[in-house]
Amino acid sequence: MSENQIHLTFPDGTVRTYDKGTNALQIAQSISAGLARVALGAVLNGRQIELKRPINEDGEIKLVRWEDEEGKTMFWHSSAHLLAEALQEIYGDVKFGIGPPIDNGFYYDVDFGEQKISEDDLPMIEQKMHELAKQKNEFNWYLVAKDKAIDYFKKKNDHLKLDLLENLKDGDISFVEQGNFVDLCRGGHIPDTGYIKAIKLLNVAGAYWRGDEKNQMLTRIYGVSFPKKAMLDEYLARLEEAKKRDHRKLGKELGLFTFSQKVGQGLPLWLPKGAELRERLEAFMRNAQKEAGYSPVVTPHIGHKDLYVTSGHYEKYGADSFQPIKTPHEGEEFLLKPMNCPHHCEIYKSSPRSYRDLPLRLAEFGTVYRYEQSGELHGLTRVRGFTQDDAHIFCRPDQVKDEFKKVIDLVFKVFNALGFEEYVAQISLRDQEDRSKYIGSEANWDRAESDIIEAAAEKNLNTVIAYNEAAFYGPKLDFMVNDAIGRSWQLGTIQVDYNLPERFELEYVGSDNDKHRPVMIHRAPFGSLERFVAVLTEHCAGEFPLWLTPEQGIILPISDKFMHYAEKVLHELNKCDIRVSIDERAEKIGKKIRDAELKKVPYMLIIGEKEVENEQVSVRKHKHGDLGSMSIEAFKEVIAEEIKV
RNA sequence: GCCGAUGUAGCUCAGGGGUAGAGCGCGUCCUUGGUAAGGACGAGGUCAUGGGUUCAAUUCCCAUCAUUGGCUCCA
Repeated sequence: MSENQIHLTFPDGTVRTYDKGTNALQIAQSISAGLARVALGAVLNGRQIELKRPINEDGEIKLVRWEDEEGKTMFWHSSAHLLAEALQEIYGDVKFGIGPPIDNGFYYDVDFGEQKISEDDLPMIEQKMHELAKQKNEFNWYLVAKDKAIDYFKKKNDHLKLDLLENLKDGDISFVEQGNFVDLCRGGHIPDTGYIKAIKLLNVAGAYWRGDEKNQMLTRIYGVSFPKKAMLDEYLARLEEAKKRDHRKLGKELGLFTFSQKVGQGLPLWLPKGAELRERLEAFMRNAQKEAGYSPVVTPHIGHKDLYVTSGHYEKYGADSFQPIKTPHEGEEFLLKPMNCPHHCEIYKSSPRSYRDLPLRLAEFGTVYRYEQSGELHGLTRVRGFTQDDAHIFCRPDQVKDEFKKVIDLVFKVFNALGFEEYVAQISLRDQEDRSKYIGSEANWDRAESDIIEAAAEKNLNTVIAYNEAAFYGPKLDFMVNDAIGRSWQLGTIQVDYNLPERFELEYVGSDNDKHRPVMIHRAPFGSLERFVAVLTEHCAGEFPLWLTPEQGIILPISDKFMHYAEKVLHELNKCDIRVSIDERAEKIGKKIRDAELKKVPYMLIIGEKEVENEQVSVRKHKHGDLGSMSIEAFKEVIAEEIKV
């Protein structure tokens, strides 16, 4: 073994030996010309590097192409540099923050000083990027001493990069240069700008420097880029498709819900069809909860301020909430309830509890009101008044894990019934550095956190751990599901709480005849009905499962001569709880079918002379077409069969 | 809350300093039709609200409200 050689392990396990200073491009060429042609960069010991960066160490290496996750990352990261270069060319003296790749594209945070940027400016910037891309400028990575780097950005008067530099370790700093643009950058770039063939700048947004609202707000430009024009077209087409699934659009089209400026922002109004659907979801959950040993309770929409002082919510959220309402004479203060748990604690306290009573599971579809920031409101997914399928489980400490697992089962029951296959189970734990922001003892937190982790592991959940995401009173397990345009929303949630029982001084008498403190588990499998319906709508693109959908079928008489029989069919089906209506309009059958298809009605029952004669209905299924004629009884069975699943 | 955009008929949107238009929907009539759009006629708008500029504002400017893309937040 020579000191001038390096040993590199490839993903398939083979080890190859090269001279020190060999670069990834040469390595790719040594494997195949094809690989060298498509390689965008390499990953060496977990670090992304350029093809031409000399390699001087042993380790694991992977050559990456566009098809690889890292390939896209490097491509988009490089595109961000290109964006910055274009901005510098156009606007001159602007300061650059950070420009990372994201899931679908990249952004750059920029301080434009006095200049204002709006979406109208994007095409011009895109144009400039294309120009610069055509120059095929190489991305050159090189090292600079830290003090030299500081000098460089001082000269440019770039406070953002200086701020970044301050937080970097001493020693050499890496720079990347392409064309006339030099940036502070760790690296991982594609060979040159010429690879970037298709660019679309998507939007302009404000973003706080370093994500802290105390800092200056920078202008963030989002974009996406591709090595081929066709890929961009495909991506944009997918975005258009996704927009069609947007629950705000579908909710309007299907008559599920609406908002009124007069009622107030973030306060949804459920229309008859939406309300019906929601009631069916509630019934589903009531049933499941009954089976799982929950007891229903009902509590009012407001509660005395003292209740929330006791719970700690007032201290934590009081100033940023809807303000208390006062009784006219006594001046007593009440809050719109932001949570159901304090009320449930009082129900727990309404009677002495024995260890034999535990676990006590109190369930309520509780409507709560929270003052969400106006900029955060979004359709039904983020609102100011919403109903949780809430329940609180009061149990002994040794029952926590078991109860937790039962709730996980309940969540899966929901997800299975509604076809949510893709979710992320996020375990939210404390901030590892700052523990001052949490209520409750260290020992309780430790125990709660380990209970969750163990329960999740025993249920084989695919989990991610998120530090600093816990509620202020306890750790939690959230089930996150994506919406149509890829945003992640929390649906089901399970939270351990060792804190409220203490604040409310909840007790039970143990088998030892001593008093003990119960543990609380907050849980909501749907989360909020509003958000759940929103995400469900997007998930199934408005084509709800038959058991849930407001309109299961529509009867389409070919002419009004058959209206009498249509009504007979209607009554026959309604009698069996099959939700159908009649399209009584004087339209041709093709028109009625088209409209029913557009309304996504699952079954169309066409009735004409033949059907009347044979006492049948001609069945047409949404998106499938004609299923042929059958008796009313047979159709009922079709429905029954589909609902069973 | 902060940065950007938007607000015209029930819906989707066009227009533009001289008080408005399309398609769909809706209503009436004709048509009574067989698996994704039959025809005619008609009703519908203080152009989000409040100020300002102007002889004149729906159009330009400012503010407010709402919606929207992000950021921050999210019991």
